[in-house]
Amino acid sequence: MESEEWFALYHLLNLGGHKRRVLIGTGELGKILGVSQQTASRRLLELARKGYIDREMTPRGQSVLITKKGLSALREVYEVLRTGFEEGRNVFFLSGTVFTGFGEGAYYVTKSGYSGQFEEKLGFKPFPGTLNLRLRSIEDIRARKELELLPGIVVKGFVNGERTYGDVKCFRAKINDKMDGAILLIHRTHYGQDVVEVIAGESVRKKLGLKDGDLVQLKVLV
Amino acid sequence: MESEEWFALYHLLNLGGHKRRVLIGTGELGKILGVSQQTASRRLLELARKGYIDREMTPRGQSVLITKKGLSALREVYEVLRTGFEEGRNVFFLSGTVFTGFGEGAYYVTKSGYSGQFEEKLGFKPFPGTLNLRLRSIEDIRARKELELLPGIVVKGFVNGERTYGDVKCFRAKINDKMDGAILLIHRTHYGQDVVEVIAGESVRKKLGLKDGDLVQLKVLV
DNA sequence: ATTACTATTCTACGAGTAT
DNA sequence: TATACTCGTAGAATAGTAA
Repeated sequence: MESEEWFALYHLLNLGGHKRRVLIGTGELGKILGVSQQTASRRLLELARKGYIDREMTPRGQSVLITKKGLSALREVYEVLRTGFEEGRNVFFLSGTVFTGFGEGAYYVTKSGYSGQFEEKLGFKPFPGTLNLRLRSIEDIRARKELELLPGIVVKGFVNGERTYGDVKCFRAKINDKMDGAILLIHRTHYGQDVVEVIAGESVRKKLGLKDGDLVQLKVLV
Repeated sequence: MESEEWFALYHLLNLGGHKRRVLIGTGELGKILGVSQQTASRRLLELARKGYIDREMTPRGQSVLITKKGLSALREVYEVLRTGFEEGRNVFFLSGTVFTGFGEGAYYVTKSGYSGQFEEKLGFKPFPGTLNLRLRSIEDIRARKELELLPGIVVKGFVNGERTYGDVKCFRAKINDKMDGAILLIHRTHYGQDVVEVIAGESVRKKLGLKDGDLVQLKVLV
Protein backbone atom coordinates (compact mmCIF):
# COMPACT_ATOMS: atom_id res chain seq x y z
CA MET A 1 0.00 0.00 0.00
CA GLU A 2 1.30 3.40 -0.97
CA SER A 3 1.80 5.93 1.75
CA GLU A 4 -0.48 8.47 0.04
CA GLU A 5 -3.20 5.87 -0.10
CA TRP A 6 -2.72 5.05 3.54
CA PHE A 7 -3.03 8.71 4.42
CA ALA A 8 -6.23 9.04 2.44
CA LEU A 9 -7.60 6.08 4.36
CA TYR A 10 -6.42 7.64 7.60
CA HIS A 11 -8.28 10.84 6.84
CA LEU A 12 -11.41 8.86 6.08
CA LEU A 13 -11.06 7.30 9.52
CA ASN A 14 -10.74 10.77 10.95
CA LEU A 15 -14.09 11.56 9.34
CA GLY A 16 -15.61 8.54 11.02
CA GLY A 17 -15.52 6.28 7.98
CA HIS A 18 -14.75 3.27 10.15
CA LYS A 19 -18.09 3.54 11.95
CA ARG A 20 -20.52 4.73 9.34
CA ARG A 21 -20.84 5.71 5.71
CA VAL A 22 -19.34 9.15 5.24
CA LEU A 23 -20.78 11.52 2.71
CA ILE A 24 -17.74 13.21 1.23
CA GLY A 25 -17.13 14.59 -2.23
CA THR A 26 -13.86 14.21 -4.07
CA GLY A 27 -13.42 17.98 -4.01
CA GLU A 28 -13.84 18.17 -0.25
CA LEU A 29 -11.59 15.18 0.29
CA GLY A 30 -9.01 16.81 -1.94
CA LYS A 31 -9.01 19.86 0.30
CA ILE A 32 -8.53 17.69 3.36
CA LEU A 33 -5.68 15.76 1.73
CA GLY A 34 -4.13 18.86 0.22
CA VAL A 35 -4.50 17.63 -3.35
CA SER A 36 -6.75 18.36 -6.31
CA GLN A 37 -10.23 16.98 -6.84
CA GLN A 38 -8.89 14.75 -9.59
CA THR A 39 -6.20 13.26 -7.41
CA ALA A 40 -8.65 12.63 -4.58
CA SER A 41 -10.87 10.89 -7.12
CA ARG A 42 -7.99 8.67 -8.21
CA ARG A 43 -7.14 7.88 -4.60
CA LEU A 44 -10.67 6.74 -3.88
CA LEU A 45 -10.73 4.68 -7.08
CA GLU A 46 -7.51 2.95 -6.03
CA LEU A 47 -8.64 2.40 -2.46
CA ALA A 48 -11.90 0.92 -3.70
CA ARG A 49 -10.17 -1.22 -6.33
CA LYS A 50 -7.86 -2.66 -3.69
CA GLY A 51 -10.74 -3.29 -1.32
CA TYR A 52 -9.84 -0.81 1.40
CA ILE A 53 -13.07 1.12 1.09
CA ASP A 54 -16.60 0.55 -0.04
CA ARG A 55 -18.11 3.31 -2.16
CA GLU A 56 -21.70 4.09 -2.91
CA MET A 57 -22.31 6.52 -5.72
CA THR A 58 -25.35 8.73 -5.98
CA PRO A 59 -26.00 11.54 -8.44
CA ARG A 60 -25.48 14.07 -5.65
CA GLY A 61 -22.24 12.58 -4.40
CA GLN A 62 -20.89 9.47 -2.80
CA SER A 63 -20.58 7.81 0.55
CA VAL A 64 -17.53 5.94 1.73
CA LEU A 65 -17.10 3.20 4.30
CA ILE A 66 -13.78 1.69 5.35
CA THR A 67 -13.73 -2.09 4.94
CA LYS A 68 -12.26 -4.72 7.24
CA LYS A 69 -9.17 -4.77 5.05
CA GLY A 70 -8.86 -1.01 5.29
CA LEU A 71 -9.21 -1.12 9.05
CA SER A 72 -6.47 -3.69 9.39
CA ALA A 73 -4.14 -1.56 7.27
CA LEU A 74 -4.80 1.31 9.67
CA ARG A 75 -4.58 -0.88 12.74
CA GLU A 76 -1.17 -2.18 11.74
CA VAL A 77 0.27 1.31 11.98
CA TYR A 78 -1.70 1.97 15.13
CA GLU A 79 -0.14 -1.01 16.89
CA VAL A 80 3.38 0.12 16.01
CA LEU A 81 2.69 3.62 17.29
CA ARG A 82 1.13 2.17 20.41
CA THR A 83 4.18 0.10 21.29
CA GLY A 84 6.23 3.21 20.64
CA PHE A 85 4.22 5.61 22.74
CA GLU A 86 2.65 3.58 25.50
CA GLU A 87 4.76 3.02 28.55
CA GLY A 88 4.21 -0.16 30.48
CA ARG A 89 4.48 -2.54 27.61
CA ASN A 90 8.22 -2.22 27.79
CA VAL A 91 10.05 -2.76 24.57
CA PHE A 92 13.75 -2.72 23.91
CA PHE A 93 14.88 -2.02 20.40
CA LEU A 94 18.04 -3.79 19.34
CA SER A 95 19.74 -4.25 16.03
CA GLY A 96 22.77 -6.23 15.04
CA THR A 97 24.49 -7.85 12.10
CA VAL A 98 24.44 -11.54 11.39
CA PHE A 99 27.64 -13.52 11.81
CA THR A 100 28.52 -17.18 11.87
CA GLY A 101 29.44 -18.30 15.35
CA PHE A 102 30.88 -21.34 17.00
CA GLY A 103 27.59 -23.11 17.17
CA GLU A 104 27.60 -22.87 20.94
CA GLY A 105 24.03 -21.65 21.05
CA ALA A 106 22.90 -24.62 19.00
CA TYR A 107 24.63 -26.87 21.48
CA TYR A 108 22.73 -25.33 24.37
CA VAL A 109 19.40 -25.25 22.64
CA THR A 110 19.50 -28.94 21.82
CA LYS A 111 20.68 -30.08 25.26
CA SER A 112 17.72 -31.99 26.61
CA GLY A 113 18.05 -30.28 29.99
CA TYR A 114 17.22 -26.99 28.30
CA SER A 115 15.10 -27.73 25.27
CA GLY A 116 12.07 -28.96 27.20
CA GLN A 117 12.08 -25.81 29.29
CA PHE A 118 12.28 -23.62 26.18
CA GLU A 119 9.24 -25.25 24.73
CA GLU A 120 7.35 -24.93 28.00
CA LYS A 121 8.32 -21.35 28.78
CA LEU A 122 8.45 -19.80 25.32
CA GLY A 123 5.75 -21.78 23.58
CA PHE A 124 7.84 -23.10 20.72
CA LYS A 125 10.34 -25.88 20.23
CA PRO A 126 13.55 -24.09 19.29
CA PHE A 127 15.08 -24.77 15.91
CA PRO A 128 18.43 -26.48 16.63
CA GLY A 129 20.63 -23.49 15.98
CA THR A 130 20.88 -19.87 16.96
CA LEU A 131 21.30 -16.73 14.94
CA ASN A 132 24.27 -14.75 16.19
CA LEU A 133 23.99 -11.00 16.05
CA ARG A 134 26.77 -8.55 16.68
CA LEU A 135 25.54 -5.25 18.14
CA ARG A 136 26.91 -2.25 16.33
CA SER A 137 26.40 0.76 18.57
CA ILE A 138 27.01 1.60 22.19
CA GLU A 139 23.27 2.24 22.56
CA ASP A 140 22.58 -1.35 21.60
CA ILE A 141 25.23 -2.64 23.99
CA ARG A 142 23.82 -0.44 26.73
CA ALA A 143 20.35 -1.86 26.07
CA ARG A 144 21.76 -5.37 26.27
CA LYS A 145 23.32 -4.54 29.64
CA GLU A 146 19.97 -3.27 30.87
CA LEU A 147 18.41 -6.52 29.82
CA GLU A 148 21.01 -8.36 31.94
CA LEU A 149 19.55 -6.62 34.96
CA LEU A 150 15.97 -7.60 34.25
CA PRO A 151 14.41 -10.87 35.34
CA GLY A 152 13.35 -12.14 31.94
CA ILE A 153 12.46 -15.75 31.39
CA VAL A 154 14.97 -18.00 33.13
CA VAL A 155 15.78 -21.44 31.84
CA LYS A 156 17.33 -23.34 34.72
CA GLY A 157 20.77 -24.90 34.46
CA PHE A 158 21.50 -28.43 35.51
CA VAL A 159 24.27 -30.87 36.30
CA ASN A 160 24.94 -33.70 33.90
CA GLY A 161 27.59 -36.07 35.17
CA GLU A 162 30.66 -34.00 35.90
CA ARG A 163 29.65 -30.89 33.89
CA THR A 164 27.55 -27.99 35.22
CA TYR A 165 25.25 -26.09 32.86
CA GLY A 166 24.43 -22.55 33.90
CA ASP A 167 21.13 -20.68 33.82
CA VAL A 168 20.06 -19.14 30.55
CA LYS A 169 18.04 -15.95 30.61
CA CYS A 170 15.89 -15.14 27.62
CA PHE A 171 13.36 -12.62 26.41
CA ARG A 172 10.67 -12.89 23.81
CA ALA A 173 11.53 -10.87 20.74
CA LYS A 174 10.06 -9.92 17.38
CA ILE A 175 12.62 -10.47 14.65
CA ASN A 176 12.55 -7.99 11.77
CA ASP A 177 8.89 -7.37 12.59
CA LYS A 178 8.13 -10.71 10.96
CA MET A 179 9.04 -13.64 13.16
CA ASP A 180 8.42 -14.38 16.81
CA GLY A 181 11.34 -15.78 18.73
CA ALA A 182 13.53 -15.03 21.70
CA ILE A 183 16.98 -13.79 22.51
CA LEU A 184 19.33 -15.66 24.79
CA LEU A 185 21.68 -14.08 27.26
CA ILE A 186 23.94 -16.98 28.06
CA HIS A 187 26.04 -16.22 31.10
CA ARG A 188 28.94 -18.45 30.19
CA THR A 189 29.73 -17.52 26.66
CA HIS A 190 32.74 -17.13 24.45
CA TYR A 191 31.44 -13.86 23.14
CA GLY A 192 31.64 -10.43 24.61
CA GLN A 193 28.79 -8.14 25.51
CA ASP A 194 28.21 -7.09 21.94
CA VAL A 195 26.56 -10.34 20.95
CA VAL A 196 23.04 -11.66 21.31
CA GLU A 197 21.80 -15.06 20.18
CA VAL A 198 18.38 -15.42 18.66
CA ILE A 199 16.23 -18.53 18.62
CA ALA A 200 12.88 -19.28 17.05
CA GLY A 201 10.66 -22.17 16.14
CA GLU A 202 12.27 -22.44 12.73
CA SER A 203 15.48 -21.34 11.10
CA VAL A 204 15.59 -17.56 11.18
CA ARG A 205 18.38 -17.49 8.61
CA LYS A 206 16.30 -19.48 6.15
CA LYS A 207 12.91 -17.92 6.88
CA LEU A 208 14.17 -14.36 6.48
CA GLY A 209 16.82 -15.17 3.88
CA LEU A 210 19.67 -13.79 5.93
CA LYS A 211 23.35 -13.98 5.25
CA ASP A 212 26.40 -12.81 7.18
CA GLY A 213 26.57 -9.06 7.52
CA ASP A 214 22.81 -8.49 7.14
CA LEU A 215 21.20 -6.16 9.64
CA VAL A 216 18.49 -7.62 11.86
CA GLN A 217 16.06 -5.64 13.98
CA LEU A 218 14.84 -6.95 17.30
CA LYS A 219 11.99 -5.79 19.45
CA VAL A 220 12.59 -7.34 22.81
CA LEU A 221 9.57 -7.60 25.09
CA VAL A 222 10.31 -7.34 28.77
CA MET B 1 4.65 17.18 6.12
CA GLU B 2 4.61 14.83 3.17
CA SER B 3 3.17 11.40 3.68
CA GLU B 4 6.37 9.68 2.49
CA GLU B 5 8.33 11.67 5.02
CA TRP B 6 5.90 10.75 7.73
CA PHE B 7 6.26 7.11 6.84
CA ALA B 8 10.02 7.29 6.96
CA LEU B 9 9.73 8.79 10.43
CA TYR B 10 7.28 6.08 11.39
CA HIS B 11 9.72 3.39 10.34
CA LEU B 12 12.45 5.05 12.36
CA LEU B 13 10.13 4.84 15.36
CA ASN B 14 9.64 1.18 14.59
CA LEU B 15 13.42 0.81 14.84
CA GLY B 16 13.37 2.45 18.24
CA GLY B 17 14.53 5.88 17.06
CA HIS B 18 12.30 7.57 19.61
CA LYS B 19 14.19 6.05 22.52
CA ARG B 20 17.79 5.93 21.39
CA ARG B 21 20.10 6.75 18.52
CA VAL B 22 19.63 4.17 15.80
CA LEU B 23 22.53 3.10 13.63
CA ILE B 24 21.00 2.73 10.19
CA GLY B 25 22.49 3.26 6.77
CA THR B 26 20.61 4.85 3.90
CA GLY B 27 20.80 1.60 1.97
CA GLU B 28 19.24 -0.40 4.79
CA LEU B 29 16.61 2.24 5.40
CA GLY B 30 15.85 2.18 1.70
CA LYS B 31 15.15 -1.53 1.90
CA ILE B 32 12.82 -1.01 4.84
CA LEU B 33 10.98 1.81 3.07
CA GLY B 34 10.91 0.00 -0.25
CA VAL B 35 12.89 2.70 -2.04
CA SER B 36 16.44 3.14 -3.30
CA GLN B 37 19.42 4.19 -1.23
CA GLN B 38 19.34 7.58 -2.92
CA THR B 39 15.72 8.19 -2.04
CA ALA B 40 16.26 7.11 1.56
CA SER B 41 19.14 9.55 1.70
CA ARG B 42 16.92 12.32 0.41
CA ARG B 43 14.24 11.44 2.97
CA LEU B 44 16.68 11.69 5.84
CA LEU B 45 18.05 14.97 4.54
CA GLU B 46 14.54 16.41 4.41
CA LEU B 47 13.58 15.07 7.83
CA ALA B 48 16.74 16.51 9.31
CA ARG B 49 16.31 19.85 7.52
CA LYS B 50 12.78 20.18 8.88
CA GLY B 51 13.89 19.23 12.36
CA TYR B 52 12.09 15.91 12.68
CA ILE B 53 15.26 13.94 13.27
CA ASP B 54 18.73 14.53 14.58
CA ARG B 55 21.52 12.92 12.59
CA GLU B 56 25.05 12.14 13.59
CA MET B 57 27.39 11.26 10.79
CA THR B 58 30.43 9.07 11.24
CA PRO B 59 32.75 7.70 8.57
CA ARG B 60 31.25 4.24 9.09
CA GLY B 61 27.62 5.37 8.93
CA GLN B 62 25.17 7.50 10.77
CA SER B 63 22.89 7.39 13.74
CA VAL B 64 19.43 8.87 13.85
CA LEU B 65 17.30 10.10 16.71
CA ILE B 66 13.74 11.35 16.42
CA THR B 67 13.34 14.86 17.85
CA LYS B 68 10.52 16.29 19.93
CA LYS B 69 9.04 17.75 16.78
CA GLY B 70 9.23 14.39 15.05
CA LEU B 71 7.57 12.68 17.96
CA SER B 72 4.69 15.13 17.97
CA ALA B 73 4.16 14.57 14.24
CA LEU B 74 3.90 10.86 14.97
CA ARG B 75 1.79 11.35 18.06
CA GLU B 76 -0.73 13.43 16.17
CA VAL B 77 -1.54 10.49 13.95
CA TYR B 78 -1.44 8.15 16.91
CA GLU B 79 -4.10 10.13 18.73
CA VAL B 80 -6.43 10.06 15.74
CA LEU B 81 -6.02 6.30 15.37
CA ARG B 82 -6.54 5.89 19.10
CA THR B 83 -9.84 7.72 19.10
CA GLY B 84 -10.78 5.60 16.11
CA PHE B 85 -9.84 2.22 17.51
CA GLU B 86 -10.22 2.47 21.26
CA GLU B 87 -13.64 1.78 22.62
CA GLY B 88 -14.58 3.57 25.79
CA ARG B 89 -13.66 7.05 24.71
CA ASN B 90 -16.86 7.20 22.75
CA VAL B 91 -16.81 9.46 19.78
CA PHE B 92 -19.60 10.26 17.38
CA PHE B 93 -18.67 11.50 13.95
CA LEU B 94 -21.07 13.98 12.44
CA SER B 95 -20.88 16.21 9.43
CA GLY B 96 -23.21 18.84 8.13
CA THR B 97 -23.39 21.88 5.91
CA VAL B 98 -23.51 25.42 7.21
CA PHE B 99 -26.72 27.38 6.83
CA THR B 100 -28.02 30.65 8.17
CA GLY B 101 -30.77 30.12 10.71
CA PHE B 102 -33.27 32.16 12.62
CA GLY B 103 -30.79 33.16 15.25
CA GLU B 104 -32.71 31.15 17.84
CA GLY B 105 -29.56 29.56 19.17
CA ALA B 106 -27.98 32.93 19.74
CA TYR B 107 -31.04 33.95 21.73
CA TYR B 108 -30.67 30.93 24.00
CA VAL B 109 -26.93 31.22 24.41
CA THR B 110 -27.12 34.82 25.56
CA LYS B 111 -30.02 34.34 27.97
CA SER B 112 -28.45 34.89 31.37
CA GLY B 113 -30.22 31.86 32.79
CA TYR B 114 -28.21 29.69 30.42
CA SER B 115 -24.95 31.48 29.69
CA GLY B 116 -23.54 31.18 33.20
CA GLN B 117 -24.17 27.45 33.18
CA PHE B 118 -22.47 27.07 29.80
CA GLU B 119 -19.35 28.74 31.08
CA GLU B 120 -19.36 26.62 34.23
CA LYS B 121 -20.09 23.29 32.59
CA LEU B 122 -18.22 23.62 29.28
CA GLY B 123 -15.33 25.79 30.35
CA PHE B 124 -15.85 28.59 27.87
CA LYS B 125 -18.09 31.62 27.59
CA PRO B 126 -20.10 30.98 24.44
CA PHE B 127 -19.77 33.40 21.57
CA PRO B 128 -23.22 35.01 21.18
CA GLY B 129 -24.31 33.04 18.16
CA THR B 130 -24.54 29.46 17.01
CA LEU B 131 -23.39 27.76 13.84
CA ASN B 132 -26.27 25.87 12.27
CA LEU B 133 -25.44 22.65 10.51
CA ARG B 134 -27.78 20.61 8.38
CA LEU B 135 -27.00 16.90 8.46
CA ARG B 136 -26.79 15.36 5.02
CA SER B 137 -27.07 11.61 5.46
CA ILE B 138 -29.31 9.24 7.32
CA GLU B 139 -26.24 7.98 9.18
CA ASP B 140 -25.69 11.45 10.56
CA ILE B 141 -29.33 11.80 11.55
CA ARG B 142 -29.21 8.38 13.16
CA ALA B 143 -26.14 9.43 15.14
CA ARG B 144 -27.94 12.57 16.27
CA LYS B 145 -30.86 10.47 17.47
CA GLU B 146 -28.47 8.28 19.44
CA LEU B 147 -27.08 11.39 21.06
CA GLU B 148 -30.62 12.33 22.13
CA LEU B 149 -30.69 9.14 24.20
CA LEU B 150 -27.41 9.83 25.97
CA PRO B 151 -27.15 11.93 29.12
CA GLY B 152 -24.66 14.50 27.84
CA ILE B 153 -24.13 17.77 29.65
CA VAL B 154 -27.46 19.25 30.70
CA VAL B 155 -27.97 22.96 31.03
CA LYS B 156 -31.02 23.45 33.22
CA GLY B 157 -34.02 25.41 32.05
CA PHE B 158 -35.65 28.09 34.15
CA VAL B 159 -38.78 30.20 34.48
CA ASN B 160 -38.52 33.90 33.77
CA GLY B 161 -41.79 35.73 34.47
CA GLU B 162 -44.45 33.98 32.42
CA ARG B 163 -42.11 32.13 30.03
CA THR B 164 -40.60 28.71 30.69
CA TYR B 165 -37.20 27.87 29.24
CA GLY B 166 -36.53 24.15 28.69
CA ASP B 167 -33.43 22.12 29.38
CA VAL B 168 -30.65 22.21 26.83
CA LYS B 169 -28.51 19.12 26.36
CA CYS B 170 -25.06 19.55 24.93
CA PHE B 171 -21.93 17.56 24.11
CA ARG B 172 -18.37 18.66 23.75
CA ALA B 173 -17.23 18.51 20.16
CA LYS B 174 -14.14 19.08 18.05
CA ILE B 175 -14.99 21.22 15.05
CA ASN B 176 -13.11 20.44 11.83
CA ASP B 177 -10.34 18.98 13.99
CA LYS B 178 -9.36 22.55 14.79
CA MET B 179 -11.67 24.18 17.32
CA ASP B 180 -13.08 22.99 20.60
CA GLY B 181 -16.74 23.70 21.16
CA ALA B 182 -20.01 21.95 21.82
CA ILE B 183 -23.19 20.98 20.06
CA LEU B 184 -26.60 21.84 21.39
CA LEU B 185 -29.64 19.61 21.20
CA ILE B 186 -32.39 22.06 21.99
CA HIS B 187 -35.63 20.26 22.69
CA ARG B 188 -37.94 23.04 21.65
CA THR B 189 -36.64 24.06 18.30
CA HIS B 190 -38.02 25.23 15.00
CA TYR B 191 -35.78 22.82 13.19
CA GLY B 192 -36.21 19.16 12.48
CA GLN B 193 -33.97 16.34 13.48
CA ASP B 194 -31.49 17.04 10.71
CA VAL B 195 -30.05 20.11 12.41
CA VAL B 196 -27.41 20.57 15.08
CA GLU B 197 -26.28 23.87 16.54
CA VAL B 198 -22.64 24.43 17.36
CA ILE B 199 -21.24 26.83 19.90
CA ALA B 200 -17.71 27.75 20.84
CA GLY B 201 -15.78 30.40 22.73
CA GLU B 202 -15.42 32.47 19.60
CA SER B 203 -17.15 32.76 16.25
CA VAL B 204 -16.76 29.45 14.45
CA ARG B 205 -17.78 31.03 11.16
CA LYS B 206 -15.07 33.63 11.40
CA LYS B 207 -12.34 31.45 12.91
CA LEU B 208 -12.71 28.73 10.27
CA GLY B 209 -13.73 31.06 7.46
CA LEU B 210 -17.01 29.29 6.81
CA LYS B 211 -19.81 30.29 4.52
CA ASP B 212 -23.21 28.81 3.81
CA GLY B 213 -22.98 25.42 2.17
CA ASP B 214 -19.53 24.55 3.54
CA LEU B 215 -19.12 21.11 5.02
CA VAL B 216 -18.16 20.94 8.70
CA GLN B 217 -16.89 17.85 10.51
CA LEU B 218 -17.74 17.24 14.13
CA LYS B 219 -16.26 14.79 16.56
CA VAL B 220 -18.71 14.62 19.40
CA LEU B 221 -17.33 13.34 22.69
CA VAL B 222 -19.79 11.45 24.83
C1' DA C 1 -24.27 19.19 -9.25
C1' DT C 2 -21.26 15.42 -9.25
C1' DT C 3 -17.11 11.90 -10.80
C1' DA C 4 -13.51 10.69 -13.78
C1' DC C 5 -11.40 10.67 -18.42
C1' DT C 6 -7.55 12.65 -21.43
C1' DA C 7 -3.68 15.66 -22.22
C1' DT C 8 0.01 18.04 -20.45
C1' DT C 9 3.09 19.56 -16.86
C1' DC C 10 6.15 18.57 -13.52
C1' DT C 11 7.68 16.22 -9.61
C1' DA C 12 10.17 12.57 -7.71
C1' DC C 13 12.52 8.36 -8.55
C1' DG C 14 16.77 5.73 -9.31
C1' DA C 15 21.21 5.16 -12.24
C1' DG C 16 25.53 6.73 -12.30
C1' DT C 17 28.98 8.70 -9.89
C1' DA C 18 31.62 12.25 -7.01
C1' DT C 19 33.20 12.82 -2.48
C1' DT D 1 33.28 1.74 2.79
C1' DA D 2 29.67 5.45 3.58
C1' DT D 3 26.38 9.69 1.89
C1' DA D 4 24.56 12.58 -1.53
C1' DC D 5 25.24 14.93 -5.81
C1' DT D 6 23.53 15.39 -11.15
C1' DC D 7 20.50 14.11 -14.60
C1' DG D 8 17.40 11.52 -17.67
C1' DT D 9 13.10 9.60 -17.31
C1' DA D 10 8.73 7.38 -15.52
C1' DG D 11 4.80 8.24 -13.41
C1' DA D 12 1.98 11.17 -10.70
C1' DA D 13 -0.43 15.55 -10.37
C1' DT D 14 -3.28 19.09 -12.26
C1' DA D 15 -6.04 21.46 -16.06
C1' DG D 16 -9.52 20.97 -19.03
C1' DT D 17 -13.53 18.81 -19.99
C1' DA D 18 -16.80 14.88 -20.91
C1' DA D 19 -20.45 12.24 -19.00
